[in-house]
Amino acid sequence: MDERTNLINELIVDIYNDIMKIEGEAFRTGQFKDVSITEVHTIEAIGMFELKSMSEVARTLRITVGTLTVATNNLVKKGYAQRYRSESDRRVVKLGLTKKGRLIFRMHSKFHAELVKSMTQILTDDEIDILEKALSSLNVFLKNKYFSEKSE
Amino acid sequence: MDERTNLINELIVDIYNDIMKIEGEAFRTGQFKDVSITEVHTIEAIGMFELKSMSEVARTLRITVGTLTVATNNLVKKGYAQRYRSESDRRVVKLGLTKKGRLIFRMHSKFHAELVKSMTQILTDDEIDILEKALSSLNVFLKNKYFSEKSE
DNA sequence: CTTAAATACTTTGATAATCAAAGTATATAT
DNA sequence: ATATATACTTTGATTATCAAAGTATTTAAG
Repeated sequence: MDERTNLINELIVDIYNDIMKIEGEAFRTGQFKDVSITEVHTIEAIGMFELKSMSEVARTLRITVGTLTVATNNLVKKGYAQRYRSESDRRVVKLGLTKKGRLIFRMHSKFHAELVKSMTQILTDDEIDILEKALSSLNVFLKNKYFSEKSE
Repeated sequence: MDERTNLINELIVDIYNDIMKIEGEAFRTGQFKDVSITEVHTIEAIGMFELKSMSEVARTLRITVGTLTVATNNLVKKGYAQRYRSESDRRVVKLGLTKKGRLIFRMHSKFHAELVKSMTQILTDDEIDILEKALSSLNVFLKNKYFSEKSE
């Protein structure tokens, strides 16, 4: 691994650790002390707009549906999310956010927007394209890795 | 949030989730079934070269020393790490990797090198500089955010 | 139509990672 | 010599996670 690769690698590791910690603390110390970072990510995966089924949300988060059931129980209890039965297929549970849940969603979006802005504000438009290209390429690489392992 | 910001944001979230899952499974399904991704990160933080104190490793990982004590107990039990007493200050515990621990370290480094390579191989040298600039800027932003919250 | 198989979710029991607070041993300062 | 600070460990509680078993509903097969 050459020096430059190494530097980029160290940046990624450091950024990864920092994001984990900052996200966790932002909520624990703020207005919404009762919501963990994992719960915020679940709220993010449920989304603001259409209702999503348990299976869909679990797939997005790459967790089992059983884990999501437990998480959903807590989110419902705390008043961030709601369960709905699908009319067309009564086995299916649809999830949606409450007003309080949508507030968390917006706060978290803002944090993410800040992250992106901190990177892009020092770059020109052309440079932003390059950043996007690099991230896309990483994403494709990871998807191949993930799905080839699971032979899907 | 404009469309471009949004796309970069979605890429980051998706990459983040994928890395978490892939890292976890790479070890769980491979040769070293008894080591979790958190343990791999601890091994990474201990490092290949000089010994590191408990406090140093905990600070790198942004976890409490108590949590690290528990983690270290397990790593020692499984034969990945070793505890040493500092001669100069007998309160201090130094951590180092065993042969088996260093093997994990190298495997994990390889995974990270692949990540970086997947991004950089489609970029020119100048473009890699831009990527590095963007990541550095994000890193600085996160550090400011982290340390200003803790008022250090 | 009835039954079997598949699907969508929930429940349960076990394990890992985490923190805060209390405890132990050693070092430093008064 | 004693008090305070530091470095670590232990303990008790909480959260996130999975696999496996269980429930309800739908789809397929006979």
